[in-house]
Amino acid sequence: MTKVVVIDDEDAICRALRINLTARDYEVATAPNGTAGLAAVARERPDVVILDLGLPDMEGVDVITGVRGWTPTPIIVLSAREREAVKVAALDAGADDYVTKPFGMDELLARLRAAVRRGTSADDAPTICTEDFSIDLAAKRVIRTDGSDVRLTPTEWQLLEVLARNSGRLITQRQLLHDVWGPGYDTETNYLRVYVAQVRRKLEPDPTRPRYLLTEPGMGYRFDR
Amino acid sequence: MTKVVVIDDEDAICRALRINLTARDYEVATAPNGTAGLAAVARERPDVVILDLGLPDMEGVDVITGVRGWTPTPIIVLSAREREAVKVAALDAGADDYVTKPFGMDELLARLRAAVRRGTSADDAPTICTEDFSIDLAAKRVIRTDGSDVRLTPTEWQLLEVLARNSGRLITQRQLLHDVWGPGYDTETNYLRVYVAQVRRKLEPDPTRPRYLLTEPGMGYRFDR
DNA sequence: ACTGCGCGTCAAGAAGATGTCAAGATCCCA
DNA sequence: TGGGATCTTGACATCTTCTTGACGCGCAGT
Repeated sequence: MTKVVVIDDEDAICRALRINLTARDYEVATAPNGTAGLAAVARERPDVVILDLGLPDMEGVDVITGVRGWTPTPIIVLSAREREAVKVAALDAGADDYVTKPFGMDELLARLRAAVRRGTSADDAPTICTEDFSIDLAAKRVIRTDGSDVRLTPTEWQLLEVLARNSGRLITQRQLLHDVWGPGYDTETNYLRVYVAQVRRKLEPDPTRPRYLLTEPGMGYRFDR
Repeated sequence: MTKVVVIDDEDAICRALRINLTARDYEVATAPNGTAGLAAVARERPDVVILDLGLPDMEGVDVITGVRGWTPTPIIVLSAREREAVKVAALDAGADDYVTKPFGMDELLARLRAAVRRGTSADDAPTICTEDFSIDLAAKRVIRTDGSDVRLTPTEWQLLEVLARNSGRLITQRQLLHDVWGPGYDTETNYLRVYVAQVRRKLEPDPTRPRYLLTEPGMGYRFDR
């Protein structure tokens, strides 16, 4: 299901969006200010962000850069301001679209669909196969070659997904922590050690001698099929 | 250089866009109708398309689907019509953005930049190949021509990366020490001796007679493929 | 030949990173 | 409100990498 985070301090708009989006089978989370918004994006990992400028606690542009520093998730900016300079600033900061209030709900929804389409179309390599198991990224499942399927906790899955999507490439610990746990966990390398071990125990034929989830000491990890 | 195809039957707009875009170092091609537009897109392979609805020969939506059936190139729709249904139809047909005339040139340019930015989610994957091995800078990996891959420690890798990125150029010891070990190590040339030797042992066919990591006595080192 | 210098080589201890385990804390669903 | 699953946290053993000093070699100047 497509997930949307709405960052807006006007309760009326939040509610209107929630109702409309939920009715169309989106999953919605709202946040009333920039701080909560950034936290919500980190927590929810939405497919798209709808951001009202003119929040009580932060500049809109700072929210945009805050999200962009972290993920390419599409951002649609809502604003009452018509001033061109504001639009330009928002778009150049990394926003994907800019809709002026008052807006038509149908148009917003269409722009939302366009943003989501772009965001997801780019990179789907749905299944990654190895000798011992195959990873179905779309279904979020791992199936061993003998047919049994592997039970992964959400965190374990995310970790595996990041590594598998970048199959062959070295991913630094920083980046893994960033992508799996979110910003602010950049140095908690012990999480990585614990979870890499858990995933290995579930996937590797011989967990003590990893064949797929390789450690590159001092640098990071690499998924090699 | 970024290439734009403008499909518009109004000569004034074509000219205005051509002037503004050319001045900003875009390469511009224009087409006065849908048929010529589709041909131009196929021929020019632009990074982004600007499409006016209300062309003389085709429905705007058909132009969009005509492009989309073929390439994910971003499409920005220009239109005088405010009707929401038209916007929705265009966006759902695959357009990426919709700008209503009259539009501000700065805003259009900002939206253009946003579209191009998304389109070219550039991942530079420079790989440097030699007869004996190839260095994949993106994956942080060195693979010997026989297929086996080379295990490098973080410091070894950094050293090799600096030299390989400046392939052919002489890098002074100072600079290497600075780039790999950081400021404050500018005179620890013994580190260099140790690590260059280690990398040679792992990469050179005959480590005693270096062919790739060359010493320039009294100056520094050079990577020569 | 001697000496000083820069470079290559080696190996051992120090420093740091990783693997492993298990016990609390927390979350989520019935 | 429980109970099970999941996530955090800390301690410790093990392994890798980094640092360091000693030594040999070749070359240029004396």
